[in-house]
Amino acid sequence: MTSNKLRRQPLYEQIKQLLLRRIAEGEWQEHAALPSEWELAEELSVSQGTVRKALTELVGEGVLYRHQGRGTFVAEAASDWGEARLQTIGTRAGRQEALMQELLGCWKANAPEEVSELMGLRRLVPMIRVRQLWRLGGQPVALDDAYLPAERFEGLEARWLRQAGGVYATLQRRFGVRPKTVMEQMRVATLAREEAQLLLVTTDTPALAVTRLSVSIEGEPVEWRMRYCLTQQVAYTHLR
Amino acid sequence: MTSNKLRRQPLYEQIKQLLLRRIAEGEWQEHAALPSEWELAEELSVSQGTVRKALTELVGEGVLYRHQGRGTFVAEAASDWGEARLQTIGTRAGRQEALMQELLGCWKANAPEEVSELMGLRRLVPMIRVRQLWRLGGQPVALDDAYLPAERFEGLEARWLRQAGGVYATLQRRFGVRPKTVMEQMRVATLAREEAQLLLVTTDTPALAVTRLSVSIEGEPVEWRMRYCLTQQVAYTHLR
DNA sequence: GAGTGGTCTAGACCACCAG
DNA sequence: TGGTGGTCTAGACCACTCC
Repeated sequence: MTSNKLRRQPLYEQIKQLLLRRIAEGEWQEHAALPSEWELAEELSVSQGTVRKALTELVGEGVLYRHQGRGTFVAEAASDWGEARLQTIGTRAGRQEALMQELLGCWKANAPEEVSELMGLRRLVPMIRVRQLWRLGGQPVALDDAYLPAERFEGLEARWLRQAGGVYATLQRRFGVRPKTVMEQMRVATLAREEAQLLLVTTDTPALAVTRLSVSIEGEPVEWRMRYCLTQQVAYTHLR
Repeated sequence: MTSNKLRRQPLYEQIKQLLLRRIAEGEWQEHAALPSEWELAEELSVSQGTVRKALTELVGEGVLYRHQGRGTFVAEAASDWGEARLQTIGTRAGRQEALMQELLGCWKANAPEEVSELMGLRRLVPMIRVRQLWRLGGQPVALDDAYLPAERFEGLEARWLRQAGGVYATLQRRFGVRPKTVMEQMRVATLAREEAQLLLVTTDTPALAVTRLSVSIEGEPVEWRMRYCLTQQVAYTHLR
């Protein structure tokens, strides 16, 4: 693991990248155990402490998890809700009723200018647009509209999204990318006619509009998403 | 720093607690430099690596910050907005217009039952209630209603809040407590007459209701807060 | 050049888990 | 009992900052 003499990145950073690549290539499935710290250290010709630092950071980023005495394991792919939940108002650990996902469509599109700009991409760059509807107990509660750079995620299609069960799971399993939210904006919004129809409410029903910008661990823009939530029965909840 | 033989906590954890205590007691002011890692190690009779681990965690918790080649410094007290901002919609790093703070009141009160329960306190435990109004360019944009356990924060009064410029800054400077948000719920709400009057809007104006539960680094309940935001011009923004 | 944090190594021992 | 992660040490060298 001595790599090039002119290395700019620390060793543990190179190890992180290497492990991310090998996970993305399917070398270890979700919940599979990685080799022990000592085995990895020997394989990569670095000290156990350096492997440890790399693993610790990947645990912090949600890619791995550890159990003392058992080993280090690959974490599940993130859901499209990340650390957020839809939870009954006023409860802290309230059980999550089953949130059903319905893929409305996935097609090539141009993103609105302000979206490209926010993602640091040039104007009119080709994008993939994904729309999803979320139901709680049969009733629509949320509507998603996501844009992803088409060149970076070439081949992404509806079938993959359905198989993996969401955008983030697809990005992780097919492209080895684990999205990290860097900005989330919340405001009250009124719905356009189309959105209102999909959510089965009238256009004068105020909704919670969540705008989210996500990047990869390496920092490249991954997704911009607009989500409308109906919060009469549930609240958009962040847990940490 | 050998401490008791029957130690349950790792050394670096004890060092964290010790440093937190000394910061709370005012040994180092905000932006003041701590002794170097080696000096601390010698003073506490531990290795530099152990001090380093403690410092690294405190940096991660926002208590300290480091500059390579310069030193380790005490971070500023958190604002009542934590990692949140009120920002123009659609901007990522948009400059923050001056948000003016107005303390409406600070008095002893009983918290609603569900608040005590959520904080893990017994019913009807005495609390301190703090109300604040936030203005942007003179216009009211947010209204806060916070509850804190009175026994834990005895002596907290309006004068302190005004001096420190907020609840969180007061907790840190007077009590050495740095609140950490563990739950945040967002929903659309209608305002009661009193809230609407304070925010200078009619009761049929939908507002963004943010409910936040905060604990100390040690995990004790610190604050429950309800915040109403008017999001016509700005969005409630999280940056990470 | 002196002092700081940042990286990396090698080795020791402990706490926890599984067979 | 053997293997895993968790803690702690001691020492080396590098990168950055300031004088």
